[in-house]
Amino acid sequence: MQKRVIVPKLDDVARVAGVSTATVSRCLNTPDRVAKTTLDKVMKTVEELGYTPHFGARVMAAKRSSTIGAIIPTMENAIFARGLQAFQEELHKRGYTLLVSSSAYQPEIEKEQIRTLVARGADALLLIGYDRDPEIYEYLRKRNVPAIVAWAYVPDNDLPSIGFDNRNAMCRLAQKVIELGHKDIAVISGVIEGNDRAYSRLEGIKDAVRQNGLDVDRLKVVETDYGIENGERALEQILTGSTRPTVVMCGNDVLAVGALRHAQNAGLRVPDELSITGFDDIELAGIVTPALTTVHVPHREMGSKAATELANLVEGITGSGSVELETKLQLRGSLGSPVR
Amino acid sequence: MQKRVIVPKLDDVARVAGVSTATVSRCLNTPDRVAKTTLDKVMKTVEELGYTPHFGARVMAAKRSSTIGAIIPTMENAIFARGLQAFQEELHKRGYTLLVSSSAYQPEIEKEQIRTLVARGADALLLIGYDRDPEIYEYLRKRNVPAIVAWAYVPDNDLPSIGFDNRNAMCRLAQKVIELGHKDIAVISGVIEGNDRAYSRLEGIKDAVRQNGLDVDRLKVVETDYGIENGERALEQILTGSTRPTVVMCGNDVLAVGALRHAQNAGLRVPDELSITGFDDIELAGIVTPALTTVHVPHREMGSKAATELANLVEGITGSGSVELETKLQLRGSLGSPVR
DNA sequence: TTGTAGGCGTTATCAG
DNA sequence: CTGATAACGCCTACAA
Repeated sequence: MQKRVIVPKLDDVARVAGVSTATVSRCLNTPDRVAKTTLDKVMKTVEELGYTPHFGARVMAAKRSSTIGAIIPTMENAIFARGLQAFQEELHKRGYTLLVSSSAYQPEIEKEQIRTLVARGADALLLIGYDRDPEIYEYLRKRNVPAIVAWAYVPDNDLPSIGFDNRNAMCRLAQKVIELGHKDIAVISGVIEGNDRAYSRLEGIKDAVRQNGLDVDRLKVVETDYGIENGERALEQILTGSTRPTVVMCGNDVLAVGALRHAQNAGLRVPDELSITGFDDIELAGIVTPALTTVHVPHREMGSKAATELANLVEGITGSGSVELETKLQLRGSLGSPVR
Repeated sequence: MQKRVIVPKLDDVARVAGVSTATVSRCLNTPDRVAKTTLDKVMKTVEELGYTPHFGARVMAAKRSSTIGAIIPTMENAIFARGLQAFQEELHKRGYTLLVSSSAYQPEIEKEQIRTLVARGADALLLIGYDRDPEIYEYLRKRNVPAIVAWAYVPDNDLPSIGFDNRNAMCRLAQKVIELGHKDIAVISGVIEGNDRAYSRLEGIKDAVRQNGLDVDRLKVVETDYGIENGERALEQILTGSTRPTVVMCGNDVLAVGALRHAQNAGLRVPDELSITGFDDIELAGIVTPALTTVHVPHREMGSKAATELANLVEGITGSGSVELETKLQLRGSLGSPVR
């Protein structure tokens, strides 16, 4: 005996409630335009039957999905978690559902994910950073899919951006580092290819170095994928060099934590023998010992502003355009003056 | 002048390639059943036109979406990140897309998310833990949506589960703690209502306490939401009590890190004056100083096994049923013998 | 305020 | 191997 599965549909609700399918549809989508008594009756049978509208059908008929997609480089560490949470909360308030997927920092995968999300009917997209194949921007324009860029502020980009000036923020931190007396600076940077945040942050450091009359060529830069272990390895590599730096500036907190761990395993006192800085101010930064000096980024604010902006774009409300958010130096124990 | 957006559809591809829509569809879905020359021709125009199939339409016609949904309690901390990443990688291999949403540990939201994912045509669902409104299980059965439970092992549940025995694992850890000589044990537990993992872990501690002839009633238990700050506050509360425990066992690593932080801020030496244990062995556990003694959970294995099982269920391959995975005590610096 | 009916883009069945 | 054509479940003018 086969047990057939019966999923109630609009017709069923209509029949049971004794109205037309159009009315049921209206009850669900534009309750205002339905007589209160009808509405009650219909909603009750919807409840009774456990009816849920079929998403695919709805998208096809309505040509919008009330869905917004986000492609983030990774879910593995906390860099994007906070912002995304706020993003999702705000979207929920506006009646949108969030679809998240991760690209593992690989441009090809990102491209694929974008297509997938668009195919699924995403009404708009949230992207991280702006450095990507121009083809993608063209694709989005052609399909008329609104999108914005977060985690970076680029006023003159194809897309509006909501974020902060990575270069300037890192420059200010480097400035501070130099003020403290550091001259031998090493950098552990994220992979720059395809990652504008990593690039800008490195440039920010160079800016500060130049402004202070130091030699950019003396900067030791190691480029590596994000990850605690990569941070460890990178510092290990740096320490094998002939002159030991007095400070290591890292492209983000995850790398910095790795560097910190390696320094401690190598028996270096932080910050006396080696100072370490990060970027992002994720929760981790305040937890390690010594706590990490880093750049604080307003994750939640960024997330919710992005959500508002995207929802507005979808609904045809004129967006407020790009928004630059403030970052703040977060000075903590991992940065000190060099001890000679 | 209005710029009309033209999204190529199957018809367009068919027309340009000079074949029927059916053939184009076949090229995309079952390339084997198409003459190679036709296939090449079609794929080329697909490429040229930048055609992407419309997901909603596809779902409606095919009655399956090759999509699997996962509802996790939170994205904010790393507890689920690893496992989910593995889950997604395995699904990808099998040709499925993952849809993630988070319930913020709220049963009502979880219920809503489940309905949403089902409405979107998810072919199957991954749920965390088994303690939820039975109505949900009935709903899934009615709609014939395969689902499994992860992060817990419960052989006799409605759904197959892939996970570990939280109770036994925590019991073993508590056993170890007691062996080291601890008698005054405090517990910082996650909120138990609606969270079977939290419940089982607490019970596991009680088991060990009883087995060793200690008094369960002497156990100080504080229940709190997950979160580092909550862990801090919980320990603060515990320390105001008349007798200070020699060890605090926490429901997970996040709480434990919070407790650790508070202990350090309060000037307590860990583990000499106070030992601390966690659960999950997230990356964070190995990073704090001292490193956290905790229970190692095979996140990635759990994720990929869950993916395999779910994909099998969707494809009608007989599932291998519930799978119990092994956990392992991860002894590190935060646990020591009580110093009197 | 409510009902009727056409169409949204694909897949799958069934002939050819 | 390929081509018509009927669903799929819902929304939305248009009409009443």
